[in-house]
Amino acid sequence: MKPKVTMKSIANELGVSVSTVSKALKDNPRISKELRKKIQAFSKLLDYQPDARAISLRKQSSKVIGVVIPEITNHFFTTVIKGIDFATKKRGYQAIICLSNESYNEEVKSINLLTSGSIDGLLLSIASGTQKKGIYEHLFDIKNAEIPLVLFDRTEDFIACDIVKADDVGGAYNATKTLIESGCKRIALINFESYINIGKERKMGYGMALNEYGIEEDNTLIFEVDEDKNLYDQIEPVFDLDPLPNAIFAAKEDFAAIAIKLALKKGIKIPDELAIISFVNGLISEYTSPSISAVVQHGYNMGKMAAKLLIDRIENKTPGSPYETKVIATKLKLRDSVKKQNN
Amino acid sequence: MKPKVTMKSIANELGVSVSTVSKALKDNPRISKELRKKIQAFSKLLDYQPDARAISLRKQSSKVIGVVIPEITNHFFTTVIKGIDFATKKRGYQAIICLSNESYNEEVKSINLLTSGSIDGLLLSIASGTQKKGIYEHLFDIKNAEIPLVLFDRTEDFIACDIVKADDVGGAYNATKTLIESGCKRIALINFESYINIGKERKMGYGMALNEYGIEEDNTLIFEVDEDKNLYDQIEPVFDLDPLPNAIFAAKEDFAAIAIKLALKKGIKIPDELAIISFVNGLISEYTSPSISAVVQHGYNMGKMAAKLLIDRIENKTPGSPYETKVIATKLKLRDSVKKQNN
DNA sequence: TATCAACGGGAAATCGATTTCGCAGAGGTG
DNA sequence: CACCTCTGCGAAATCGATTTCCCGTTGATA
Repeated sequence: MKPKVTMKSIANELGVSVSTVSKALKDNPRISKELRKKIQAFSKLLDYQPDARAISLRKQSSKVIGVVIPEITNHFFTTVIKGIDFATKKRGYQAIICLSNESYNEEVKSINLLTSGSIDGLLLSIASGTQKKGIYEHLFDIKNAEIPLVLFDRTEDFIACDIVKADDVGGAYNATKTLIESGCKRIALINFESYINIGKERKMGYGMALNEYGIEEDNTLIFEVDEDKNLYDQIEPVFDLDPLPNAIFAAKEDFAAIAIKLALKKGIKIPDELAIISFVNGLISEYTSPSISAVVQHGYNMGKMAAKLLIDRIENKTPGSPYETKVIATKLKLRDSVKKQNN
Repeated sequence: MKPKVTMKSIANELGVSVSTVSKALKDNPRISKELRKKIQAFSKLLDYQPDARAISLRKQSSKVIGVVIPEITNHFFTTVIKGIDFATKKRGYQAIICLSNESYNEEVKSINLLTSGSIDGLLLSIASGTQKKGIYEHLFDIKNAEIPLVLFDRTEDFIACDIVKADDVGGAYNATKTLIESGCKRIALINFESYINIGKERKMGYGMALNEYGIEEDNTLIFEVDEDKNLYDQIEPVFDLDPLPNAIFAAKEDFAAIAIKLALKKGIKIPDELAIISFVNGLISEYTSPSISAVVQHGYNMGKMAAKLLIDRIENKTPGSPYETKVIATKLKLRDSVKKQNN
């Protein structure tokens, strides 16, 4: 083990005190110019790197924010991370990411790791396991510890903090409306399980559009799939409906891509016999044949916004200001899986 | 600001010393059973959370490993992360992830953040910006600081550390061989730019297979694309070749998917007129039409292996053992973009 | 009764920085 | 000459834990 370069070792070798080294490295004018230069040069020579733990311990601030993500292989979340990373660095902070893997236990562990000293604030998207359990004590604990917290995408309104979410209701509403206006009335919904907040909201938007056009909601057209089980098996029943739906609104890209594969196999023509619009979280929709019309979520913007809100809180720009809920607009990207509107 | 619960505050309220609290919380028998119970109960009541910085500072160990990833929106890397996360937690460690965004500067910053005290070891995949610059001082510095380091996927052999990589040469060799044996002789290669190590190796495997079958390498068939520029524009020229190639080997999934879109638009039949095999990093290949035959890389296994090697080093299982290079096997997943072999 | 071990707990050093305060000596002023 | 003010640096407390060493009791033993 090589001896570490610390202020102490520098001080000893130069025959000065630690406090002098500290001040010199910060260019404090209370140290004479020559000594400052000398200490700085010597430190550079030894490639001195200050110990972040010590500084953070002393200053009670680390300029690091923690991010907890439910599922890292989900492309949407990775775009959010990039947005967070960008906004964070712009403000002179660094982001470190931990996973919850959709598990309540891992979420708790990741939060504990991060909040036990190393971060100034926390960005969190709630694991499905947590939403299923409905236990949120660990989040209230964060608030109790007075660590700034911002929730994004997978959020719960009753937690007192800033929130950033996609316009799930609006996106679903637009998608469904577009399907209706392209001439489809019998629209199947392939959705997440009902305990997931974004599933609830997308279903709500779907219902709103149906309502507006006087179409009755039909529960036999609504399919909730468990992502831990085989998706093909769970989506196949859509095609057993009689009569077949003439459109599908999918809450997630994979659901739509699988529906397309199944439809193609059955010789169903898309979009003529079956139109499809999906909420999109990945890169698939562009490359399927036909390509999938999709509700785009702007994860990057969501990440930027979440980081901005968090850092504002950390730096307490507006002390005591009420918590905000920001809604990131979605955009409907029309591709080949929907008939061109007849107007 | 609420006063923090620390050992000191607990000690004060209970009228004992800090060292007693510390020992009691670790169930040290030098403290009487009753007092231990009392202190433990009181600490639980106050929801005492030890400060990780202080512990890490004192013990010079944090049970945390750092991971630096070049591009978080790349699905392959996210599967590696999941493998790392899994193996790490199994051994009682936690992983924190930072991004380099393919940039040399950000790579340096992320490494500095992580190595300035908070981690016991580092897992790194080199940013393309770094490979382009060819500067590796910051990696040698890690070795100098005696922080265990393991490189994965984007690696450089001359850095003295354990290395985990995919069998890029073998995967490319197999893919090319498969194309040849399905009857294709004129095989285009759509590759990364040449300074990226995985690009070099995939090209090498491609060349080996051609060689073995006595096919001469033809540089007009080799296309290197810059991922920062428009991919469609750079891949389009493949179809200007005269005569057209009868197969494409793509080093990355997106390249293949775009080639398919272009081919379909030009009315080229896949796989009969043009066969395609791709190295795969995402979920696209399964959902295109036709689906893409692909070299699967097992990122999850790569992550598990990298984490294992790193933690072995940290815990110094085999002191002074020579550095290893582990190669993770690839698998060729045949789908519809290649003709069934005629045997 | 003197000695000693075991027991139970505390004081203090330590990890690596920051920051406040204090102090010695130089120089200026009346 | 007495007093004051800078200037330039160091001592020490602090952040929150861990860990070594030390000390006062108690009860057992010779």
